[in-house]
Amino acid sequence: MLLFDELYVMKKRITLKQIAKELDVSVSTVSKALSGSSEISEDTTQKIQAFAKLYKYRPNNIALSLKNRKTKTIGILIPEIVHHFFSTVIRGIERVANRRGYNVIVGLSNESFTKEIINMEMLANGSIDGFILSISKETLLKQDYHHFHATINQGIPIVMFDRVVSEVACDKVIVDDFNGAVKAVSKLIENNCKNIALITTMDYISVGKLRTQGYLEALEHHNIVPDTNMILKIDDSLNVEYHLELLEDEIAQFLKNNPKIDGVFAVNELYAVTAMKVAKKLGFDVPNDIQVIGFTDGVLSKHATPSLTTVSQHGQKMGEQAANLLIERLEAEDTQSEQYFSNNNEKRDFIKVVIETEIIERESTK
Amino acid sequence: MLLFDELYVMKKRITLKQIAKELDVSVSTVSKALSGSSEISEDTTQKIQAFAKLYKYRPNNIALSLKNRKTKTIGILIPEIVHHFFSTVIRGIERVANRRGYNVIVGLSNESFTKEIINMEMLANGSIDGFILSISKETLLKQDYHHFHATINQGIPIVMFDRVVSEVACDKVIVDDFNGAVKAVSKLIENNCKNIALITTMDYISVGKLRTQGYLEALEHHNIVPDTNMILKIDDSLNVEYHLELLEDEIAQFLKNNPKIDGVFAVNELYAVTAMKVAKKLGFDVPNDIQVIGFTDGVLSKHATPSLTTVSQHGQKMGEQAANLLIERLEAEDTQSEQYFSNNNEKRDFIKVVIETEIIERESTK
DNA sequence: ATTTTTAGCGAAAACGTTTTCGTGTTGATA
DNA sequence: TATCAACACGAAAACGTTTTCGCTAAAAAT
Repeated sequence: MLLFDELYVMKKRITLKQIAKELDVSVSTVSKALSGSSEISEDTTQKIQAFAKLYKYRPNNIALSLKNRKTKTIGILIPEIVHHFFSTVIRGIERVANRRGYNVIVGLSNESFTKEIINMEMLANGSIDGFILSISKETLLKQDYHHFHATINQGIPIVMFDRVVSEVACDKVIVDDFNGAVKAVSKLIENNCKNIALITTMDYISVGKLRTQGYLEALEHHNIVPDTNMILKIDDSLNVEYHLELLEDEIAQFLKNNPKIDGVFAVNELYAVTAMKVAKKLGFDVPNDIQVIGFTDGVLSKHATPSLTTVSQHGQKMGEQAANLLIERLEAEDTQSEQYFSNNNEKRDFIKVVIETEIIERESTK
Repeated sequence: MLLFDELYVMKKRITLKQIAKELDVSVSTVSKALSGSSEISEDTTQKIQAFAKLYKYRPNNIALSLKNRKTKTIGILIPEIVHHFFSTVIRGIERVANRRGYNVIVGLSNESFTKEIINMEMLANGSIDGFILSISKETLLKQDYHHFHATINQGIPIVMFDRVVSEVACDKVIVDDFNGAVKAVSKLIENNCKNIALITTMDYISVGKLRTQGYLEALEHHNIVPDTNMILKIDDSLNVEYHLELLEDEIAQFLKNNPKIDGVFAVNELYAVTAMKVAKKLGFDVPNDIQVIGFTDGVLSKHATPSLTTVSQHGQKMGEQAANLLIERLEAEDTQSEQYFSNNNEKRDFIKVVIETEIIERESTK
């Protein structure tokens, strides 16, 4: 009998109960001694702490979560992780979360409405204290936000970033898409571009829309009348990552149809880099014949030849801000329920943090 | 009094106890009814299930975790998330984890030994059932693996991927670095390259070492004597992502010193793409003067001009395999403790899954 | 008519904590 | 000597589950 145990002893984590039993005191005494309560005598405290240290006691997180009714973990819900921007955001979230004693648990919606819901429900069952998320494309298309309302109504706060929506009452962190686009296009104009094209997405993606508006605004501000022929809307429902040729063909056709183009503003770096590639194939020189600016500062921009001038989104900073917003709200709730009748027990209003964009000048502009 | 509650009623998740109270039965009855136990009468079962559905009852995950002493969540610990390879691995892990009812919680070591340890301890306190990890550079350098042994000894299984180490008793998923390199270099040789250079990292990174060995093997196999001058070892302790010029200078110098080079094999895509860029600046044509093959099939390879021929690592597949290995071990433990004296109660041996590499041919080779 | 079975339910323990509220002992005070 | 703090500790509840074991009453069997 007990052969198995004799064969290989693995030391499971020790609990308060075991310490108590071993030292012949009560569980409460152990707990208090370990937290340094003055209730317990110097002697026993010493003894218990030494024992706990020896056996590397660490309180069980799950038990603490159950007791405190808070898990100290943040749920991140994003459409896609193999994406430079989103991973920088996660890095930012993880940084401040860890610093403030939180863990992060990530779910991927894969741009799907149902996966977004399933993931939310999976995590909202007590696993997390709050969400940081960016809305999936399908959800934006359907405009169905009931799951967000539902979790907020259950007392689980949400912070949205980048792809946000005004219908949901929560904190938001966005990049100044509009002004970023204005800056980029203005720069092209100042660099003497006369015919500036826009390569963008379909309108239901809020950020794409805003960047388009910024493009138009910049043109108008410089008294240039926009030409709809100079705007190329890519339908990215066909997953463009795997059909690169389609994208290239579309852009090639676009450039051929508009031979006067001498400047391109693209709403993401893939479109921008592809535009450069196509332009070169068509015999144009970048930046001398055509100047290009993209949005989102990722690896592609940095390592393309010529390297791409971009509007940087500061993903990491967005993540950090989002995490700070969420944690502040979570910890405000704590103190609130205690000082029930203090005068600062109303919740802070929902705020929208705007991260300024920055133009990173590289070789694709003059 | 209770002004706050009247102002805005938020519906906290309902518990078994509340249902029990409301329907005037015991908690046990509710629990059994919801799980469809035959102990409970048809009537009460109906009533309870209807009520639970109406109030959207969902069992509290934390309570379940405490009771079952398993969390159904996997801890992922990687050096860096803003990295195409690692994010594809995460995607793979998340895919199968979700399908099998698990969540993933991620920690970033940032290539630091201490952050790796802190993260492990933070999660090993009951938050997760097992780890999937890739070892940080600093840990590999120090060769200090006590924290891995410690957590395994606590009964928390580990699956390592990509950056693994033989000293630790756990399942491993690696790419066939050696043969991948052999294939790549052989391809260059078959493409008539006579002087093939290697751009690699310092030796303490296991994968770099293996790829270097593969390079040497391929040469020898074709009766070519390796020339140490043709091997460039990059010291990436200087974080090369932020000092791109340093890397370029080093490679430029290298190419100038070895003007006969007509083929380059690089152990990652950054080195490969940079080599192409530098070669072009020095007036070489890729692939006509110099052919280039990289390791790791990421965005850079796909979108570089010319696009880069690479050895694909299949990160997603690695993640999927790793998750399957871990979950199988976790669930084997379950049944094992029950059938204590069955004849299959010994643990499965630790296995090392090797993911085959694949050469993706693009424009940088002929 | 008495015993046995069975259906239907509840009490309680357990998971690992923290915290509130006793309670017994000691030494000092009245 | 009787009363009272102060001190040092333990018992128990609570967080939300599941599960084992009892228990009661009715139905079935003897």
